[in-house]
Amino acid sequence: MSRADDLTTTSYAVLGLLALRDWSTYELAQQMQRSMRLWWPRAASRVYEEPKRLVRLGLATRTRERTGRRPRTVYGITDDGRAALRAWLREPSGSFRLEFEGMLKVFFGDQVDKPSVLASIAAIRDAARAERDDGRPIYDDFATTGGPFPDRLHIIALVTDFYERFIDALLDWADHAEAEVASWRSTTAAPDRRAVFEERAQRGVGG
Amino acid sequence: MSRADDLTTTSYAVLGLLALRDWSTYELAQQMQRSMRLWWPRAASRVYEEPKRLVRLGLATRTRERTGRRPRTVYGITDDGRAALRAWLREPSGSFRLEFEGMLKVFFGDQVDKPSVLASIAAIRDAARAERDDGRPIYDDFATTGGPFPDRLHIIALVTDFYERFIDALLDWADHAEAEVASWRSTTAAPDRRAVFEERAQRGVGG
DNA sequence: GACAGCATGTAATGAGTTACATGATTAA
DNA sequence: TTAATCATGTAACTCATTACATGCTGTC
Repeated sequence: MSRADDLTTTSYAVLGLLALRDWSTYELAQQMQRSMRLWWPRAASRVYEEPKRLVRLGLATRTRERTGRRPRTVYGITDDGRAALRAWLREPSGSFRLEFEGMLKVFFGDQVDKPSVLASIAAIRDAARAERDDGRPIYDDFATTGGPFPDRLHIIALVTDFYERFIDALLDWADHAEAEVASWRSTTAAPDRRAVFEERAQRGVGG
Repeated sequence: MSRADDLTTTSYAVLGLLALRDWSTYELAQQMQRSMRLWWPRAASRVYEEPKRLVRLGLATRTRERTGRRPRTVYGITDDGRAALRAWLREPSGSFRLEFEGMLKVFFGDQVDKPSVLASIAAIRDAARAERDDGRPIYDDFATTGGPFPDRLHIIALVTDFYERFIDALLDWADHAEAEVASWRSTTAAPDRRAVFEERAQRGVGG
């Protein structure tokens, strides 16, 4: 059984959307962007490829239409597709992965001067704010029209609540970090911070 | 100029470590895991490849040694390498990217029953706790010995502070989400949550 | 009737992961 | 002396991104 027959998380993301309704590929790509960009970001071209595999495996159906001379493909889910999705959803997985270039630049901040580090922190704040602002029109849509899936608003509130906390954590951190770095004499000469880790080493015990 | 000559963020991550001291490839991979896994996770094999490119571009030096009959490669940084690193560090970038399979499962929670959603939330909490616990021995090392780079503790405190906030946000969210889902009659029949978005639509205005 | 933007895709290429292989070292 | 683990690396493969191509639609 070749690896190409396995489904990836992205496959399930697409399959999940298909469980809600039929979509053209373009719509799928748009909706992935709109609803999942925050915790499962994928380029549109990837979303164009994924349904082909689902069809090959009998998990999705494909309907070819045309707009004038242009082809257009609409996908739907099959019963097997629903079953596969449910099986996946029933296997809990909490795995997450953060890629944070901005933090990397802060991490190597002692290789460069204070203004540069402060600029990196400011860039992180800006990115967090931009992210939050991007969400506003969508929230507005939910609030006024209920959005495309009003029956799902309780779930959507749940996951966006996490993202709000994430953004808040970023913004709070940026404020704290800025004040901290501003107080340093230089990026290589700063107050001793060992005590911080003593405290954390205690707190870290799980249970 | 071919694309293969450009440096990726991972290249700079490795270059940043080389700025601190010389490392064998194995040590590099270990250290990437230890210090950057949280915000720039990369497989060891990738770390084995990256320095080759740096050497090709004159940013790193390579020393071949042997342990018995085994080859062993030690890398160091060049002046050009330091310059390239500094130039990169001076370009602020706040970009981040989260991949969160667990949240995806919550997002499609209405396709499955309550216990499954609660299990997904619990898995997220477990993952967050495990992450926090993994950090404890390292914090302990910082607190007692100062770690391998005691002069960098002020910076390390800064970036780990963010991660603490991130983990806390996850754990707080998990508590909230669990209570919320538990209160639902089912994953498809739940209280109206539109008011939540009205409030957020206001709050979201950046500035 | 030209231009901008929306809609629909493919191609080229690389970054990254998993799996594998095998030498050295240490503990039982 | 075997087994386990540490150390060092390569190969195969695919996920994913960027760049490109081109048709359709509305508007000025």
